[in-house]
Amino acid sequence: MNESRRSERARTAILTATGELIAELPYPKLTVEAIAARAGVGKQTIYRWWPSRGAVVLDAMLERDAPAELPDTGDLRADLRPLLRGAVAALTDPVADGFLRAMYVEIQQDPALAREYRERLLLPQRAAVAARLAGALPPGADTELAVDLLLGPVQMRWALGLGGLTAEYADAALEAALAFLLPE
Amino acid sequence: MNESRRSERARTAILTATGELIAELPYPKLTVEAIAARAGVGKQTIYRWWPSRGAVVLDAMLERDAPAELPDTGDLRADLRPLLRGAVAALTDPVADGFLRAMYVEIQQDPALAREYRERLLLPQRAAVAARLAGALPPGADTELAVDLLLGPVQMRWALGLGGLTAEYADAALEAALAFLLPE
Amino acid sequence: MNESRRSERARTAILTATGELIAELPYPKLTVEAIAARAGVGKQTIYRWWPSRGAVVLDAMLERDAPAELPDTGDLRADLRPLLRGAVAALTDPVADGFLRAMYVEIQQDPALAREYRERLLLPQRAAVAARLAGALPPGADTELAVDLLLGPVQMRWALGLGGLTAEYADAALEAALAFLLPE
Amino acid sequence: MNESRRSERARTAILTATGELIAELPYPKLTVEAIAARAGVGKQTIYRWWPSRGAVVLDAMLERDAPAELPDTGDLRADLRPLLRGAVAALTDPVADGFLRAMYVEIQQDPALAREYRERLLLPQRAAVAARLAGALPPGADTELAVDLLLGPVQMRWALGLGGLTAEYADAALEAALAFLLPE
DNA sequence: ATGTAATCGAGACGGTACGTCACGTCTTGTT
DNA sequence: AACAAGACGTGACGTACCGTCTCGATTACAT
Repeated sequence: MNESRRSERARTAILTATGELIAELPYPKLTVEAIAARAGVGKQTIYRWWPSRGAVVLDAMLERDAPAELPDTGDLRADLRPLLRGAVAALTDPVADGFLRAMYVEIQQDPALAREYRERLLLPQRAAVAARLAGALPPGADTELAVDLLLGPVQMRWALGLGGLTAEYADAALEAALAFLLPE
Repeated sequence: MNESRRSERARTAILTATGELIAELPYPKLTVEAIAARAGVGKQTIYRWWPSRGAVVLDAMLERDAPAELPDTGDLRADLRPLLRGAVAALTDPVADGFLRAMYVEIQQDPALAREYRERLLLPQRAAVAARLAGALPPGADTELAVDLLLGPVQMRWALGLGGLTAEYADAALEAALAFLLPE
Repeated sequence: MNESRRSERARTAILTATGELIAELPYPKLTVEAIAARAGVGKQTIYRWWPSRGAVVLDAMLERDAPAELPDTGDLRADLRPLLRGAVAALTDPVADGFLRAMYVEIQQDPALAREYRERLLLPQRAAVAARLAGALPPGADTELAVDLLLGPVQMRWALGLGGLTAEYADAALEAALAFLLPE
Repeated sequence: MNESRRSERARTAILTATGELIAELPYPKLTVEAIAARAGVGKQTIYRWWPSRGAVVLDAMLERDAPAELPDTGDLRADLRPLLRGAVAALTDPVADGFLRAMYVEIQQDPALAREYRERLLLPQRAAVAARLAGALPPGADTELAVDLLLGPVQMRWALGLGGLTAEYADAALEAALAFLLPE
């Protein structure tokens, strides 16, 4: 597919419309037709450039926030605290929450999209965390497991709708993980 | 609705058919019509007793496995190890994996169903774990957070398709959590 | 089927409800379930005694008006005028109109019911007219055709919704037919 | 609705399928789904262009036969005889009979469709007859009534399933009407 | 007068069709 | 060639009724 002729106007309108509708509608009503109508675009223009609704959502998500880097002040606790607090803040924000729930729905049903999501969004985010952890952990420690331990609790509470996603919980989860990350 | 006239035959056929189809079909093809056809039942009989496809899936899931209790041998590590190994085993089994992914899809889109799922399946399971933890943890510890720390890593790897769900990972995750659960 | 045990209460309620609903609802909404609900009767009680909705309507119709006899004053014109005027009056009355349109719908689709309708309602009515005509017509005249000529115009205008069903039209149609019925 | 994009292929297939099914099936089985299936067309394509099953049937009918004109040889009897004979022939033909009974069912239940039927099919046919009658009748005669008198008998026998629809009956009905149409 | 069997109100059941929605493909001009 | 527009074949939705089938509860007849 020759992308040189692609209309940037249409691409932007589609991703913008998707973001707006994610915030406005329950996810099952976020149809391709709704996106096309809101974007003032033909359905074919969507299907020409994306294989599925989920792929559009993923691109719309990527358009919003690039994976950030973690600071390294030497104080792991201090460096990680904003990470976890930021996570609960994002999972509490209606738009970010909407995007993430949408992605969760899609990746459970579409392995190809799951792969895309992992490689373009998830793994870079985890790599940034892992990079910061790597230096601080005892040699031989399993960095991947460390990331899981750090983020798993917050992610689980959010995914299962268990509530309690506050800054206090973020700090407590951090302390719990640090028992493993920084023994003694 | 008077349930006394309800056909046990139809109810069982519906839940059984749902379980079979979960194992056979990609989830988006698990339609109410497919369930009705497989069960030899009219669609109305499904809609009469369940408000949505997700509610049927939840009941089919509950029909399969009741929440189990945890043993208490006094050795927390020994008692928890089969729990985590069992979790990765279940998340690796095609049928249980299919059911769980289905529930994940549904609860992200239907808060009422999410509530049902939590109260009837999730919280009892967590309560069983929490009960075993309660006695072993230092006084004042946050039992809920302890459960999150224990199960979060496994759950996250599964939900995001990160792979690596082996018995070894289960054991490693347990050890990591124990750093917090059993300090020293 | 032993009719001795039949509940007269239920039978009356069904036929009454049918008449009420014919007047209240567009015919496609006159369902067996609606009749049963209005009559406070189980559906089975209807199906036990009537083979179809149309049969119920026919019985409800017969319950309302028995075929009348025609007077014979010796003056054919004077004897027939109230017949035709009565016809347009009935076809203009909402309830009678509703019943008749219902029967028209049913007999076009159900030959067995059409036969019932003819034998129990239509032919007796026509026979009454024919009896009055028989004496007045010239010998050898086709009485059946005479009845058709007399009633056909009014029936056609009504069945096809052509309008113009007034007492004046009734009289004019009578005069037109009399040109054949009473030559000279 | 912009008709320029309408698929002539689909339109033709739908009307053809309707005609075939009218001849093959009892009318209550002539469902929109059956038409769509036979025509190889989506249901929505039918609902996009017609408001109801009856409207499709009307269009299918109009596709078959345009209202013809009556000859004027100066001999009214000779000009009308083929009209009535043609009418009984049509009402005896299974396909034409099927179409007409279908229309009768529909127009009794749907006033809007009845209006369509009248204006697009019935009134033009009647106007053709009226035009031929107008010149032949005595001045001041009611042409509409004349048409009713001519066609009413045949129509009534057909609508009520009274039988006897033969060429002989057509001729006899013509003679009876002529007693009024051509006095003396 | 009393058991017993048919009828009753109620409504669940397996079905069929409804009319609608959205899918992903296609066709038709326009830019 | 990509675009906006939207018709197309397809398939599922959730609802309405169909005619049949259980369920007790209630008659009314035959013992």
